[in-house]
Amino acid sequence: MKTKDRIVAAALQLFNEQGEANVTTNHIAAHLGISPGNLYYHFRNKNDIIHRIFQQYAEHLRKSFTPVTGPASASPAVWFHYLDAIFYVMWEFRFFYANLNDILHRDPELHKKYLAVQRELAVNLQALLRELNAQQVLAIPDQEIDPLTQTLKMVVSFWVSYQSAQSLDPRISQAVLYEGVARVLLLLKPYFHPEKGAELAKLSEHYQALARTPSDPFHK
Amino acid sequence: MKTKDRIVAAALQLFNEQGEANVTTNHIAAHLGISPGNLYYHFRNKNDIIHRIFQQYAEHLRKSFTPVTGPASASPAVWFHYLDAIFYVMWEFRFFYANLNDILHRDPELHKKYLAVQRELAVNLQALLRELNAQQVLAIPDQEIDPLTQTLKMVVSFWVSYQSAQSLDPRISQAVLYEGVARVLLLLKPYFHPEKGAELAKLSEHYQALARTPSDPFHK
Amino acid sequence: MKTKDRIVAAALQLFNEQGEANVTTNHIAAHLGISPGNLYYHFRNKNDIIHRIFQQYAEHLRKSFTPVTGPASASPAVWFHYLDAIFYVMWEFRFFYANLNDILHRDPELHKKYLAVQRELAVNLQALLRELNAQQVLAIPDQEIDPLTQTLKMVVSFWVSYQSAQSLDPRISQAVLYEGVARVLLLLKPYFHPEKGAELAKLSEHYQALARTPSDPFHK
Amino acid sequence: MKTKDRIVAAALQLFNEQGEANVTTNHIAAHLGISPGNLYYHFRNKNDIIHRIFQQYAEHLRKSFTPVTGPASASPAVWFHYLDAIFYVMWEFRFFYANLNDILHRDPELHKKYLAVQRELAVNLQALLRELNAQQVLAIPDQEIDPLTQTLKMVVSFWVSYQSAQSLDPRISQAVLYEGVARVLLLLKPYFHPEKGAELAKLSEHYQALARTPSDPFHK
DNA sequence: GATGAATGAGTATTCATTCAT
DNA sequence: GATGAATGAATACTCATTCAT
Repeated sequence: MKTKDRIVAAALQLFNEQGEANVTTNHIAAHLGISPGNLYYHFRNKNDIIHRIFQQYAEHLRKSFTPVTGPASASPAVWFHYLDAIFYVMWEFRFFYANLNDILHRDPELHKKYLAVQRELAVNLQALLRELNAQQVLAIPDQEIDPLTQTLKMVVSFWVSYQSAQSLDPRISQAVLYEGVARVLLLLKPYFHPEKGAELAKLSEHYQALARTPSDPFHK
Repeated sequence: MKTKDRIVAAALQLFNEQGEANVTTNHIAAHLGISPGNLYYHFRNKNDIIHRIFQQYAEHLRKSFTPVTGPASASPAVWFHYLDAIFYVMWEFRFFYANLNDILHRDPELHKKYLAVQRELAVNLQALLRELNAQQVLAIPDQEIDPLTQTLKMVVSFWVSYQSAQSLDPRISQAVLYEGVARVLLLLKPYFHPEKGAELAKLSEHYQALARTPSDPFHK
Repeated sequence: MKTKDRIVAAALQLFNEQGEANVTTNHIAAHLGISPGNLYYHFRNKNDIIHRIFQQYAEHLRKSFTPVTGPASASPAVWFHYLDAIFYVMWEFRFFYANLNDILHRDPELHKKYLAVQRELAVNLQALLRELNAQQVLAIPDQEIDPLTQTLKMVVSFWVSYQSAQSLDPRISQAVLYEGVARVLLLLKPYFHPEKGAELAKLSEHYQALARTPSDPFHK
Repeated sequence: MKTKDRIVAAALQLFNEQGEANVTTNHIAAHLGISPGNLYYHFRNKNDIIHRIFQQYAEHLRKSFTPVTGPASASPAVWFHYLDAIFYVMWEFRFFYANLNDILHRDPELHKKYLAVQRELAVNLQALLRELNAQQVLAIPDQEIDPLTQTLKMVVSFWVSYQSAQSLDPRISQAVLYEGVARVLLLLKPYFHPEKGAELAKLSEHYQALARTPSDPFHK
């Protein structure tokens, strides 16, 4: 693993554990046993590191939320895929969600990338919902697709912040994020096709069980 | 106006305009034309000032969301009252919403007060929704009252952050917050009694109109 | 009791309890329930207060160490008088002994007064020792009177500091100061007339007993 | 000379010249022509610098007062060694002696180290005195060894403070410290073996001469 | 690729003292 | 006599970033 990648990985880890504001570039360097100068050889900036992390984040979003089309999209496996992806992104980049505005407003270039990714994501989500409508899994009135997409994005975007504000401990657990996944499912519940009720119940059960797990297992 | 109050007012204004993290105690003092020492004569801390602002915030919440009981709660005036209160609190303390976690996790004492206020608010909101159920204005199934309360709180709590993240300009307009009020109404829409449809439409119209207003008028 | 005197008394108490450097003029005023302005109405300075305390200190020294002359000086009561006076002055003005150099070098005027008092004290002590020589209580060779005086003064002057440095707790107990009194007696021991041995033993016993007392009684 | 060492040396010099309390970290940095940030790159704290100085102090004490055993301890050279060491430590770390209690009570960790060093020193001094007894240089009754050790330590510890209080100028001269060395010798005088009188006189003469020297030579 | 010493602007806070009322 | 609001200079410490080697 190259130094450049090790820096990104260490920064991500420390940001997630301690909050981006509390992690200095010197901390990252010390954590890796390299010199601060070396860190600045690979990255022009602290923000530059965050850009690289954001890139990973964006790639995950793109890969994970490319709409599956055709009958395959009706299978339960697809639901697990999307919901696990939501969890993964919330957990892996929780520092980003926890400090979204600080990070974005400090760096307009990153902010623009973020907005582009969000737009793209919205398009994908809408396509996805329409596909699920077509596959008779969901039944969302057309004019509600847009606001629902927005609500979903908003809940996912601020679930980490919301939960962090609920506890004196700034760190969040995986359990709390699975709760967020279950909440997303709840938002979709009114639109599930009647005969998909059992399927929904099973999914819901699955994530609620994970939300009850005290340890931090990762769904595979 | 006493110096102590002028400090609180100036701090609130500057925090809202520039973000709490970017406003130093010296900035506040300079903005008022007083010495830093004088500021520290009236407040022990920067946090002490924030505590005072939070107190104002909490008082507004308490006063504004004390549930109205009896037939009066069915009048449209009550809706205007509550929705305007939501707007007021989001606008007047937007710096707080925009930096919620930073502020809370830096000051555990404040965090405890915040959690207490939130609990109290949840109780009041639930009582309010039940009363509106009783008055046949809403028809929320009992087991949905709690999750709905949570969702409402979450949307209000992070609307400012959410909207801030959507724009390159960190400052948010009143219009955007009226949009948030309209969104709250939207969350309640499914539960409105059928014959209250017209009333709802009127309310919705009102706030959507405000959300379209480019200048910053304030509903009275 | 006049405000002026109350200020001096409060300052002395707080200085002794918490150390002069840790007691601000505002502390003193708050402790008395008066305004800082009022304190400065009565005293030009924090140093001015210390001057007043020093004056009390100097008066005690003068009164207590005026040499008793004639056969009376041979009585044990005289010894108790002098040794109790040493204890009193160490206890009552322990903040002064604990911060001697800080206080003196910050205020040359006070320093001059201090040096004058010390010179006067040295003269008195020497006269006293000579009288005790004359009364056949002590037998100090003439050329040793001066160095002995100096040693006595030095031990008394820095006993408080010395003991404070021996303990992690900056506060000193009365017991520890009685130990200092016993130490003074020890310095004189070699010069006691052989037949005064019993008397010396009794004195020594007395102060060593007090040094063992855990509570803080005051000898009268 | 490395920057780290230069900082320690400059701090020691400025502390000795102006008193520890009057020397800020910025003063030290400015005096060396380096940035305050650089100083904090090498030391976490002002206290951290003092810890480093204390370490040097402790090392000197340990090295210099390791008891010499055997007949060698009877030679005059040994006396010069010990008395010069006393002088050196009083001179080189005079700021420490001048502000002992301020420095110790502000930093409990340092205070503990200090007490440990003092205990070790007491043990060494007692061993040394016993060896000199064995070598027939001194004749100290066994039960007087402990109090004598204490007195020696106390005189050395507070000689700097004592002398500083005697003069309006807070700075102390080397001459005055040589006087302190002579005083130490005086305390031992009663216990010198009769036939060592000439030797003692020579030693005493030596340090008294240095105490009379206005310039600041250093015995080698 | 990597080191690590160096920069310097920035920030919250303290406290003896003043003065209009 | 007394109030209490106001002053302002001073201080320890941080951290993203640079650059000679």
